[in-house]
Amino acid sequence: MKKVGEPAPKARLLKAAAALLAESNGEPVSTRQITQAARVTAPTLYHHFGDKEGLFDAVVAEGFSEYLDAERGLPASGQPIEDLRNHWDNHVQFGLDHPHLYLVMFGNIRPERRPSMVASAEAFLEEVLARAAAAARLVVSPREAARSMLAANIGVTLMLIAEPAAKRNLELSAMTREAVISAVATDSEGDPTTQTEGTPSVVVAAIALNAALQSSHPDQLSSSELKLFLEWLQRISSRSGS
Amino acid sequence: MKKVGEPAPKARLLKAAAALLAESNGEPVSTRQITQAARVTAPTLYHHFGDKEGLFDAVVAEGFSEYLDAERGLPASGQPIEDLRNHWDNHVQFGLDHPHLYLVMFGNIRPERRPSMVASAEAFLEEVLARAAAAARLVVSPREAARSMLAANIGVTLMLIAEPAAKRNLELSAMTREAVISAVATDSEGDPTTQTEGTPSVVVAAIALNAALQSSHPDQLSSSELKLFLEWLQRISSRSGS
DNA sequence: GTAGCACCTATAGCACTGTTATATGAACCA
DNA sequence: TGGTTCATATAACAGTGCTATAGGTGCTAC
Repeated sequence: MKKVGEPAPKARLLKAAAALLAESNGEPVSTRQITQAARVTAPTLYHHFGDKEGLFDAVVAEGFSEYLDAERGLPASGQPIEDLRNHWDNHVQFGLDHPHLYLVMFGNIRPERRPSMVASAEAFLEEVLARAAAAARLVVSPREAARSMLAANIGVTLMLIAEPAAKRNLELSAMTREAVISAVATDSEGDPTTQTEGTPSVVVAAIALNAALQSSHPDQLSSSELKLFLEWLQRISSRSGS
Repeated sequence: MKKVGEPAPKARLLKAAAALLAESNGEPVSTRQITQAARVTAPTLYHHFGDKEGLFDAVVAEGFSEYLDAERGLPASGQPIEDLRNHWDNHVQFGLDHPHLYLVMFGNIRPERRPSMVASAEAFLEEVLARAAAAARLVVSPREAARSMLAANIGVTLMLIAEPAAKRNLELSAMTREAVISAVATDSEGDPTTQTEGTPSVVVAAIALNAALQSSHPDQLSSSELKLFLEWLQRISSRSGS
């Protein structure tokens, strides 16, 4: 058996590579840095992983199984649509938690490296969608739905990763999520909003808004503000300018 | 002046780099390959571009302006929603035409390298969406709509690039496109498009009015009144719930 | 002219990268 | 004991991005 007090060189290499890859902000990490951090010399790296890329693939595979475990860990709530939301959010969260890993997994697409990774994410999402289909909630095939959802999910996550953490607006995620889900599945409640024939004129828009405000008062304005607002709206609506 | 029979070394470097980058399937391209192909020695590369990355940035910038030119070249049909479809498709097509360039432009995100690129694509899309808003077709602000659309557009394009050209299913693009568009805009052709979570048409009308007011300022309100009015309008336009 | 001056390019080399041929040590089985 | 196999180390290779230095080139000023 091996010593238990210290992990084997192979594990140390994996750990060191993952750590350096996560710290070093996207810039390349050299094999020498890795082997040095793992207190190992070059040949052991090539003995175990064959290649620098082999080592990195192993790191990615590890992170990916972590991702899949997290996905599988999400409980099936019995409400398929709600499950879809959870999986979407979990995907985004994983990307934000491991940005560099995520970029390699989903952003750095070399056409032949990808399948084993993304394909299985796609397959898993397809399972979830199959349950939705079984509940008669899907309007397209689970396969198509999975591809579309995953594509949008990746796009959103990449965009969120790219912008500074402080300025991140998760509303983008929620909004796009609902967009894709509602196109792929039927939500129980339909809301047909009849909209007046859209014309670009200020007056028409003002009239439409005025009419809309009669039935539903927004809570973003206080009552006194709303009163003045409506008065101005009335004035704008009164005469044609544009 | 310079000889006209042959392009200057700087141009030759750009061309050689672009060509090699496009051929060599995503694998790294060395400066020596580039300088040799351009029949130039190393220092001229560093004189003109300072850096290998500087050269690659120049290549990307060139491709990017080509992309933006193509986007700008699309005519405004007068039907804003149809324009959105065209821009989406044009984006995807550009990605499929220049896959390696596209991966660098939108996939290979180094948080600080990105803004100048994606941000301007986002800004342009926002312009198009502003026109849709002016036609009272948007249910969210042009900015939010642009981000969501672009994110989904990128995700779809990356996914299409990643899979073998033969098996590419463009239905994925069309499907996701319609999903995002229908979540962001209302189709006026009497289509019972369901909006998410019962967004009241107040928001639609407010956004439309806001957009209309950008181009024509009514004389019924004083400038100070208008300022406050627009502020309130902005508040109404931003959705409250999730 | 020719001296000066920017600009552009080339020679030769550095430090570093990924990688490997070879050799050494350790563990197991005979 | 000796042999076989696995795991690690020494030392070096070719190739990489990059640059200190120097040599042209064309231009303007005198």
